Amino acid sequence: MGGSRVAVNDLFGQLLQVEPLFSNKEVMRASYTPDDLPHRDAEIRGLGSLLVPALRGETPSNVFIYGKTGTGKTACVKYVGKELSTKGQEIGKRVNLIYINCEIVDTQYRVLQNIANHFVSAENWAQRIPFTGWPTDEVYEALRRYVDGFKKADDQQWSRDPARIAGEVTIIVLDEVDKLKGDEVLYNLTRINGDLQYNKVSVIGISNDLKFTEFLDPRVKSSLGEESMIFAPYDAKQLEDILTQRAGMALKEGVLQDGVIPLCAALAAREHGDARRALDLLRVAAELAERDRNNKVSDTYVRMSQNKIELDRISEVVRTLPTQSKLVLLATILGEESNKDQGVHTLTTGEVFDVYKELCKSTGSDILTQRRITDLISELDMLGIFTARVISKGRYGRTREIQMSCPIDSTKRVLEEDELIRGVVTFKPKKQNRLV
DNA sequence: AATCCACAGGAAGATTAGGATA
DNA sequence: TATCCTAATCTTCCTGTGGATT
Repeated sequence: MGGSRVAVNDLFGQLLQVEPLFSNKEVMRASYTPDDLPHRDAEIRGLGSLLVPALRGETPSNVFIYGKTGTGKTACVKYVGKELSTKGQEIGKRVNLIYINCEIVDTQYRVLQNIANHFVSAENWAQRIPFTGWPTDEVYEALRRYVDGFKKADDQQWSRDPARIAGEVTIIVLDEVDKLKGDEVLYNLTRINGDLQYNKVSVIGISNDLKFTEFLDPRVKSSLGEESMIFAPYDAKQLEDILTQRAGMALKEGVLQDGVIPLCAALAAREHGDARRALDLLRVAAELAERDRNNKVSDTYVRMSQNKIELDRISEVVRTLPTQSKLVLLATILGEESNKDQGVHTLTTGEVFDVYKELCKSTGSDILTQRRITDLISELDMLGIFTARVISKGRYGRTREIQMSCPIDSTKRVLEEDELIRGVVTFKPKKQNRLV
């Protein structure tokens, strides 16, 4: 990079000399589940009391858990699940807890396959169900047998596993259920108890979309929602406690300046009380300070952290935009720049469309209709890349007023990564002589 | 009060892409 | 491999509308 050829002696030696501020960074990541979840006692107790029947060999109700991102849903479920399994071992009741994130495993087949393979031990891994190839009902059948305590011998015969005592309970956690394609799996899983001889299954569904249940098959809705829990967002005070707890474990003593934690908490509380956001904010702030070889994390770093996180988010969104949307975005940027010369900072749909058409011509892409562009503009608005609000200019019609809401230079740089776009980032739109 | 601009945005149908299935 | 299905994308055609202007 760059033109300078100054030799760097012992690059990593130098970098290693930077005094780290972290003692254990993992603790500050969202994937970490602490042993103690502040301000979730009520939820933990509630969930616990819903699941205790498992230890008595009875079937717990299915539970549906709703709450915004970063409200501790997953952490609570994992925590309670862990406790449940430990207690189960103590008293000789086996409880299988199977966690599945439906954002990753999102089809009926793969969910069933995943659950079933939980019962396949490492030594006869060859028995596992392949990720493709079997008819779905056969996977379901295998799953049913496994859950019910059967095992498959090398000769493909099913027999009861003597190690599995009848009456064990399998709890299936489906995180982000709303991401699931189709609701057949839910129907099958909530109904599976009818097909079981010895054991029981209960399902916990987690979602951050409360409206999700509205679109479900009524039968699924009633069986999944036997019990439901709502996780309220954390307030600023609670976020502070969470941050203090984690910072104590993750950071070296005395690296945080007073007021840093309250600031992170306040900023995250403003964004619907997302604990993940608060942790990211603090972690990135500390990383930035560390990189600066500064041994104190101050408010300034929190502000920088906030900018960095937002910028990373925007870059990621822009990078993964479909080409047509990128063209619309570039048209908006170029249009806005050209308008700025004339002292106008906003654009109308029509203006964006005009520039867009020119861009299409010079890149050789298809020109979509204005109706379609209208929708693409709404999408970009929802992604927070720019704001588009409907205004009326009276005699001169009704349109949307569009204004960029993210840094133009860095956005352009991300757009340049696209081969097709690269050639036209410096494109100069024809001056519009519109009435103002 | 009536007009009319420059679109918004709904409905429905066509086209396309990806993925499963025979 | 052909073909079928589905969801996403895009088009066509459309009605609706806030408020400056007449």
